[in-house]
Amino acid sequence: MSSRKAKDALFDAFSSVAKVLGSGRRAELVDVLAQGERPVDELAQEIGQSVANTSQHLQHLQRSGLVRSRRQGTRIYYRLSGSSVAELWAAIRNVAAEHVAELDKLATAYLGDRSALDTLTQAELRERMSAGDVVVLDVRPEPEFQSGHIAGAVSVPLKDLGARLRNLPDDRQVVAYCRGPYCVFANEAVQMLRLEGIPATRLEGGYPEWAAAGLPVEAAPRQE
Amino acid sequence: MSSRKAKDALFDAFSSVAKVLGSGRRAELVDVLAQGERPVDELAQEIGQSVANTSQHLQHLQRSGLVRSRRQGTRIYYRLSGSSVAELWAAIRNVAAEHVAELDKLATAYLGDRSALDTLTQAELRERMSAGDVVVLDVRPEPEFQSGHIAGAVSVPLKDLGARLRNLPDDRQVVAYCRGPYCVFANEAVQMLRLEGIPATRLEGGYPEWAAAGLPVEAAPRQE
DNA sequence: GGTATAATCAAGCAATCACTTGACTACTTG
DNA sequence: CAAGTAGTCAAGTGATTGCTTGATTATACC
Repeated sequence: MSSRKAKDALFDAFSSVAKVLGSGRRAELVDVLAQGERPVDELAQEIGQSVANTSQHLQHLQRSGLVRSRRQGTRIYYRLSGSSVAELWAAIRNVAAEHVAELDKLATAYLGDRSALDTLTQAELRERMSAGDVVVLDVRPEPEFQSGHIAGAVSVPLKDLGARLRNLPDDRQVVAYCRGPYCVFANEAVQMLRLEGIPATRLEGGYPEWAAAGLPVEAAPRQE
Repeated sequence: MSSRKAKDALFDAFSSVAKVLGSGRRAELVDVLAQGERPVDELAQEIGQSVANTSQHLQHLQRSGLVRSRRQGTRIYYRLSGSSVAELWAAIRNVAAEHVAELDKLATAYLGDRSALDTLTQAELRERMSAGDVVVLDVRPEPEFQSGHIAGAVSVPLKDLGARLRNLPDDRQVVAYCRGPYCVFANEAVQMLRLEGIPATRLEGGYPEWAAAGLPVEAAPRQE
């Protein structure tokens, strides 16, 4: 009665979900896919891996149920299968931030010294936006902006920021945001802006956190 | 600037948290530890593994930051390092329930047909308890009851239930609970009680979910 | 129909993992 | 200090994993 075999099989099924996120590259994929759906070759470039390897990782994620795909012409677009996946990814980062010893060091090595960079909370940003005295920059790659962004934000991918510095309004403070708490783009944008003498801060968290909180978002209509 | 190496290292650190839960046996350990701290030999028995293997799994969990240990005499007690770990475990079960194809089949194979078994929500149980017309049975192993249980519940480990059937009050309905939504104990208890003609149901979820919701709990004082 | 592009598949290699067995260490009790 | 109990350590084995390379499939465009 209530065999150990059935119990083991059930818990193996649970752990298969964890196992698939037990690869840094697949975790990066989930982090990018939390911004919206993307085709394989773009995902490969984002995570700096070969297309073949990225494809296999994506199929692994799909077999485990975390992502789904759809074909459009020659491209295959992958997306997270639901919001619970993004919540799981957040729970993982949360545990790591609290209990993984060297995480702070690694985050600083990648993101720079975050204690020097003051951030705006979601509530603070909403207030400033309705007061109309900030300009909000979405510094993620453009496809991510297309599939969803903070309502009222302007798309200035980090790569283009240098070229577009002159066009920024200089009467309002700049707030940059990107993929989430461990995304570099916003940090580098703020640093670049400040070097130019433009007052800038970053939003705490990123687009997925904003959307999950039910705050106003908008998206370009998806072309079918 | 913003090297791929540093990024990979950061995401590898995140995925190390997921990786450690990517073993069914470690997942079982976390599920048991969510009930409270336990010594190694008891944990080994709960998950049906050798002490040596269990010890290695626990150390793996500890190196990854998910659990901590303390020595008391000859025994070493392990516990979860914080509530975020229990939340992560819940997030994993959540994703699996929503997106893993064969999960329902596996859960039914282990737990029995859950559609036949109506459950009480936390709110319903609270109401019934304050009305005083239910008796609440904690059917987990006794050490788990000791380290924390629903306020007002009675400890009747599943193993002892058969012997203690006669002593149950027959004027009130019985509600059983155990470790969580995928724990068999409560289901088997309900089944056994009904065969004896005693009206019984199980609580939706288990002790950790009750405690996480901030509902009233009590515990035997821990002997140091 | 032929060519180009996007993605998958298949084979292979080094590295890691889960579990076993048997020896060893740490603490308690007599 | 000897004996007993709880837990860890170390070595070994078969299985799985992450990534590479080169070939193959599916769709779009000329």
